[in-house]
Amino acid sequence: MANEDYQTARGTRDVLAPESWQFEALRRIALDWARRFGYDLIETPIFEKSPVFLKVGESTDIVQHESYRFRDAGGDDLTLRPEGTAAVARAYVQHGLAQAPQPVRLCYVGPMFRRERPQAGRYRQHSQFGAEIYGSDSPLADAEVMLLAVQVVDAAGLRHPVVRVNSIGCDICRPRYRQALIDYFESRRGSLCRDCQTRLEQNPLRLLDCKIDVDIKAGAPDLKDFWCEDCQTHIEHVVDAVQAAGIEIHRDRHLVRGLDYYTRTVFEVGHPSLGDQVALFGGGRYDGLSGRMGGPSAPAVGFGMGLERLLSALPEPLDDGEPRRIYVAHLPSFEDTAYELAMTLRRQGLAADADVIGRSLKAQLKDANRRASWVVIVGGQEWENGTVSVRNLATGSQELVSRDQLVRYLGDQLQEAKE
RNA sequence: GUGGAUGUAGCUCAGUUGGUUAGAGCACCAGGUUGUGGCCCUGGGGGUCGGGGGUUCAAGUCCCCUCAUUCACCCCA
Repeated sequence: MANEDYQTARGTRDVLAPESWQFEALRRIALDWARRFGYDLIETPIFEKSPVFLKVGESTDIVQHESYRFRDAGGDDLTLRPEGTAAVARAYVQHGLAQAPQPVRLCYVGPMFRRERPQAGRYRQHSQFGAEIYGSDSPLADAEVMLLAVQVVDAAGLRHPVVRVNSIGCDICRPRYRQALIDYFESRRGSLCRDCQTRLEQNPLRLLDCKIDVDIKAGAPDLKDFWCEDCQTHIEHVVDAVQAAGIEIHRDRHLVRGLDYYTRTVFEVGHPSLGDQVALFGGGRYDGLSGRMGGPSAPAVGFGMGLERLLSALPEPLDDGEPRRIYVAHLPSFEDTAYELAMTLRRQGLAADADVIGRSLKAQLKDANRRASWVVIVGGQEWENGTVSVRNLATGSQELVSRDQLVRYLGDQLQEAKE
């Protein structure tokens, strides 16, 4: 092993080809679908002033214990973004997007940072794709972002994602429920697991997704009985709209989420290949978040999706988009000619390689065999006669092609290979 | 933050009860006659056996510490 000082930092990694290209393909799939749904791409900084994230997650582990927070040389208190929603909310306010034609649809993709113990599907730096829709309190907006997320997962090749959804109520009904929950668990405090004892203090709603105290939580008051009328009809319409699009969606009364800016709708999608407890994407409604950022209080709903997780959950590796390559090999003393021909082919839109380490023809062909589909051999008598040899590496057949017909010939070959 | 497992060439791994210059397969490079790949043959390069300390005449093999990786919990994408 090399010197430890020169290894990637814990929880981070290099992504080499072909995975790097698969990743790029996945980003493109996500962004293409987002655009088709009418979402504009927004790029926010990798780091923000710490309050941007602190404001929205006072009781969440993500911002409390897992953020990369630092002071720069000038003394500014900064944080590497742990998630996308807060930064987008900040941008919405900062750029007066409340004045733009509503609703405002935004999507983003990029790295997020959380200082957790790494494990399967969990990195300290991971990529997230996300989308947010501002300015609509309609259930159709909730459904729309879910449909987009499901569509991306499906387009990547993962069939039949199952959406789980719940409503954690609004400012009116949630406090009542929260109190009922505290009362219930308080009386059973002694039999709760240690984690749940702290949850009771910090974030009682999270008691619901404990995996240990299953029996106790089964008897807990049901949020459903506390929803106000608006919350009740809202969640029903969300479910209807998603189902109407032919997507499978289930109500899960124990689903709550870690970020504490959510209101009403929360949803999550896992996948068997990742294990039950790992989410592929998750999100919800966060009306009023922009208000807490000092701007007009707008209704909004969105999701975040883990790209590494999605990629690793795919049953088939994603097409990495590698084009058919052409290797321009040369006979002795025709090195420059080959080099120039390769450049000409590239200008014609073809993917072409030429030897740059002085290999013998034999070695060039061997090299071509692992990186290209066709070899063009230049030099010798053929070149003097205005022709080159073109060899199909898959079939082994080779023929003489006139130099001025070469681009067309290769174009036809590529076309044929595609069919 | 808690608990378990693992660390030998680029990759996947052997390495016998501690015993001479640490191995294999794959990958890589070069040859197998002058201008042709995939198969085969020959040769070659590449390892401070994660790091440090200890026990021993002798440690990749035993002990301790440390670092890293990995899995689970917590939490989350």
